[in-house]
Amino acid sequence: MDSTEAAVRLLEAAEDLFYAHGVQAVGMDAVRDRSGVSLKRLYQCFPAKNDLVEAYLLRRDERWRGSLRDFVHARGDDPLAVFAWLKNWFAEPGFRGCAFINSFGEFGEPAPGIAVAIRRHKDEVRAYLRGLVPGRGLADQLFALVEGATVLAAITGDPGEADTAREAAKVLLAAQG
Amino acid sequence: MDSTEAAVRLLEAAEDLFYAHGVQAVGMDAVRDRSGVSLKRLYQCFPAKNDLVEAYLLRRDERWRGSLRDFVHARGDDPLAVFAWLKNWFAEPGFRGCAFINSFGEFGEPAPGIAVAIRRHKDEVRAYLRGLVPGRGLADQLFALVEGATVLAAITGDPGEADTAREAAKVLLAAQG
DNA sequence: TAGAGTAGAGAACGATCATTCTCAGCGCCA
DNA sequence: TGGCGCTGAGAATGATCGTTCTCTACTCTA
Repeated sequence: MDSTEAAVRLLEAAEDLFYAHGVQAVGMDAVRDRSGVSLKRLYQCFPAKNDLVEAYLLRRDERWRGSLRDFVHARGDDPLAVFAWLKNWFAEPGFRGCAFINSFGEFGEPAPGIAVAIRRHKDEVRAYLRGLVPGRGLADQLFALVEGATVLAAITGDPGEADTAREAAKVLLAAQG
Repeated sequence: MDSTEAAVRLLEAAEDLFYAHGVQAVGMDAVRDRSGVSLKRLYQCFPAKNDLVEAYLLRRDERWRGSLRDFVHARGDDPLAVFAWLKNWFAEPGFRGCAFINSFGEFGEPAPGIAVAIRRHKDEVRAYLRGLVPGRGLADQLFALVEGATVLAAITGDPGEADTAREAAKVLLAAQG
């Protein structure tokens, strides 16, 4: 197993564990056990846990936005498709809210790299929505609905929060359109 | 100092510290130092840290909802006043988002009492909004906006997220009214 | 005033965990 | 073949922290 494959395995294990249990609740030993990569090599790839956390967030950001983008694009870039995608996500087994919001809650004073990763993710999602609808104001309103639905779905466990947000989005789009 | 006063001091210290730094980042020693209550008495009042966390959340829930309710009530129970209150909150020094959302992110598998406190807070806020506007659907839509604005204001540090949500709420209210 | 009970200060204990170290094995090149 | 360097396994280290324990001082009561 070369260093590249080790890094991939580590990131996959880290994403599974960190997302499911929270970053602080997962020890490096657990990452080693799940990935099958020795501690020594783990620390060669990621000199400290924070580096692994940062890489986990960056990777998740790309996968998450990529999945949303592809889904919505396949539906003609209809803004309402965003909420259909959300509902699918909320209904996935193991759904536990937004990894970035959760990490924000977890770290009162996050390491600089982690704080940047969190903010950047939100900035990129906002930018994506701004490209999807005319008007910054409208995009920002939809963004608030997306974030609110995600938080509520995580806490209540009800994927139907996506439908509520979708109805609101429909009204906002009609008013603006 | 009797036991009642000790409990109050402990709860005040716990709220300051837990909200500012996160629950896990704050040790019992820090609570003792800030409250001036000895460890022995701390453990008499709250047999375990989880009990203190639970009490902190319950207390914060009541204060938070009380403050919102009073503010909105003083403005004729205008639903839009909710967003004015939010903006004030977001602009407070030390604002760091919703304590319940943060706690949810912090604990992958929260102790039962803590999970209940988080869910109950959201249920009560939802019920409050349902009393403020006609139609469950509309109230739930506003709720999503409230939560989304709170999360985004915390991460971006921009109290203006409240204005964005307010504009959306205005459109939704007009459409329904 | 003697003694019982309680309080506070802070040390001690035990667990967890990030990080580093040890050691035995194995490939690789002279 | 022989030693050099790298590897994985897992023990060791050092720090943090929830919780409990010790000890001394003080406050009541008889």
